[in-house]
Amino acid sequence: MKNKKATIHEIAAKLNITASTVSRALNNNPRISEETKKRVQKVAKQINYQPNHIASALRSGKSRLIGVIVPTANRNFFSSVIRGIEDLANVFNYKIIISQSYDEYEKEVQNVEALLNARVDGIIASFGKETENFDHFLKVIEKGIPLVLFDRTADVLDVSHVILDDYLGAYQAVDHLIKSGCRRIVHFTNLQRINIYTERKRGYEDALKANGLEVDPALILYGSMQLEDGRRLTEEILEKKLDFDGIFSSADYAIMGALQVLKSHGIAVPGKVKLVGFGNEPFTSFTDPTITTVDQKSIAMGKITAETFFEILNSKALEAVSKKTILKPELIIRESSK
Amino acid sequence: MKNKKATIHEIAAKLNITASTVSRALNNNPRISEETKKRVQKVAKQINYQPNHIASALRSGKSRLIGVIVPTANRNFFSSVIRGIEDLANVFNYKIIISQSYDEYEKEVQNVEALLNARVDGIIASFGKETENFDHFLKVIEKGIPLVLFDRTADVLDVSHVILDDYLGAYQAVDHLIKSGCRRIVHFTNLQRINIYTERKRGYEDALKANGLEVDPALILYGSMQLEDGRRLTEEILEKKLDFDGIFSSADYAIMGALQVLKSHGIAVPGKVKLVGFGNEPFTSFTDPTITTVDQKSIAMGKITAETFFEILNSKALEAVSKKTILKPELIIRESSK
DNA sequence: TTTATTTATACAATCGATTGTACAACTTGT
DNA sequence: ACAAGTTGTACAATCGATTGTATAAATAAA
Repeated sequence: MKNKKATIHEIAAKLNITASTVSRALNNNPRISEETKKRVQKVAKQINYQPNHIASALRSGKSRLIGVIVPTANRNFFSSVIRGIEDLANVFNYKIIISQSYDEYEKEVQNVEALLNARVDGIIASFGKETENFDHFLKVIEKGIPLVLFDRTADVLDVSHVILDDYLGAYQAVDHLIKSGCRRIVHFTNLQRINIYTERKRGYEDALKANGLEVDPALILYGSMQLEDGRRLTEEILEKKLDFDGIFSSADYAIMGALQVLKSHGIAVPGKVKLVGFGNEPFTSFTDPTITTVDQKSIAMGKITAETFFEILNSKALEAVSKKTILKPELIIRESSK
Repeated sequence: MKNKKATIHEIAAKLNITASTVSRALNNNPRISEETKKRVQKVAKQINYQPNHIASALRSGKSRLIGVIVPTANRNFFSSVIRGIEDLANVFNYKIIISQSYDEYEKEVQNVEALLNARVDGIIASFGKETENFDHFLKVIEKGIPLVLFDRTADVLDVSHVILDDYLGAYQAVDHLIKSGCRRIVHFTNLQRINIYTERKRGYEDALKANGLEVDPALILYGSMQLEDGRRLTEEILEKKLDFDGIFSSADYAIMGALQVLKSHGIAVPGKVKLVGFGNEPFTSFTDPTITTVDQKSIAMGKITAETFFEILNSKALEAVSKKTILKPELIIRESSK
């Protein structure tokens, strides 16, 4: 196994030139003659030379690694965004390191730390639900390391980000319900005050007002937006005999819970109650009835997030130009609101 | 910004000792006195020292990075496995680099190459659908880099792997259908001959035989197992007026397509036709009727894959001990087969 | 022909941590 | 009190590539 090595010194030795020349030849530096470049490349192939990224990273200070922090990788939305990021990273010859925060603040802080230690060239992140203090990200910014946030962000941080127009998505959803005949629309929203949920709530309220309907606090219910929460909240309003003819939920899982409970109580959907969710989870088109929902453009979000990231990375000159992109959501109308 | 530095030399200078002593102190080397260790740690904290993993990786040859190759990150099964891997990697202070092959052979080869260049300490992978040549992985093995495969593997490669007992899963599924009264069971399987699908087909056939039923080739249909394939195949058998009372599909998406078509034709499920899928995709519990399916133990698979990986990593002594784990699937019985 | 100028390559330091070996200062045994 | 053994640090090479500067050779300008 003499192929243990294969460094630029190997190549240099074989050609009786120096390692620096080899390095420049491989990097297509104009200071090296075409002939030498060709000879170097030939030998490189011959001995199956593979550049050592670690050595390169140490000297050049560029690791060609992007750290990506998400609450969890096994949720459709996040894994789709990751896919979008990886797609573009690929093009630029970058690799992505995934870390999950599990929505825990401590983990998120540790992840940032770890990624910084790994000397990533930049970080792309979406906050966990507990995150209300942003010192760990401020540290990233202070170090001059490119940072781009997506979906779950904070206004107090002046950082480039890509988010969905949650307000608009909710507005359209509720407007659609009203146009379909609903007058008393229940809203499921998150307990924790995260930007995306407060925006959706605002969209809900404004759509009501714009249509001359009043906002009844009794119709706004809080939970953590899982399937179980949807079930529980729905059972609650049925027990209370609350008068309602539509539900707009901030999350698809919760609306699914509502659908299950309504069906089990023999309440017709969309006959008696119309439903709209948020997220366009894959299952929403498989239920009976299929569920109207708001698409979050996850792949596009990943793509644009990565684009924004590389723009920053490639323009250290005009630094600190934070670019905010707001994506238009798309209302996917299905049976549950017909 | 004098905090630009913060290296072991910084610490060494402040304490009037050498960098090597600092390095050993930080690594808790017994050659260093407790007192010195304490002083070093104190200064380290003071100047906010963060070890440079790159430098460490270059010198020690360990990058503390694991390369993970999956066909696509945004499929529930794979993202769950990734989550399982990340969970354990975290414990061992390792980071994972994700690469997607998009089921393309060329991409997969490139990904292996890129991960090797990034000097990962090992690779965890699941083949793409096109992969029939394994030279790229043989190269990994030859280099002595730990490799663990999961789910989609190849028998010809003598490598550690973690797979599901697809045969058993299929057998149980079909046996369950028969016990529920089915006599003519259609089987949807994949066009390409990938280990997991051929195993499932074998399980289907054996379950029929074991129950004294014959295997009718006319009942075995091929497609690429997407929703559309399920719809198409179901339309086909209905048109042919094929006599059948059950369908066992190698993938949940295809069985979902079947359910849609059957419902639209007014054929009662499970009354007239009983269905069983494979994969336990999240949506299978949300459909009407809910779908009986085989759970693939994705999180466990990720966890065990990572465990196997670290076992190999930490035992270079007794190298080349390939460990094969076969997980027992779990039949999740729901309404579609009652 | 001689002095500039360009071209191609060599030299050597460097990135930051790790690690084998050397060595000084103490301890211990006899 | 002296050889032998411990203990705690220092020294210096190293991992493999990058990069600023120096230098030799070749070409152009004077």
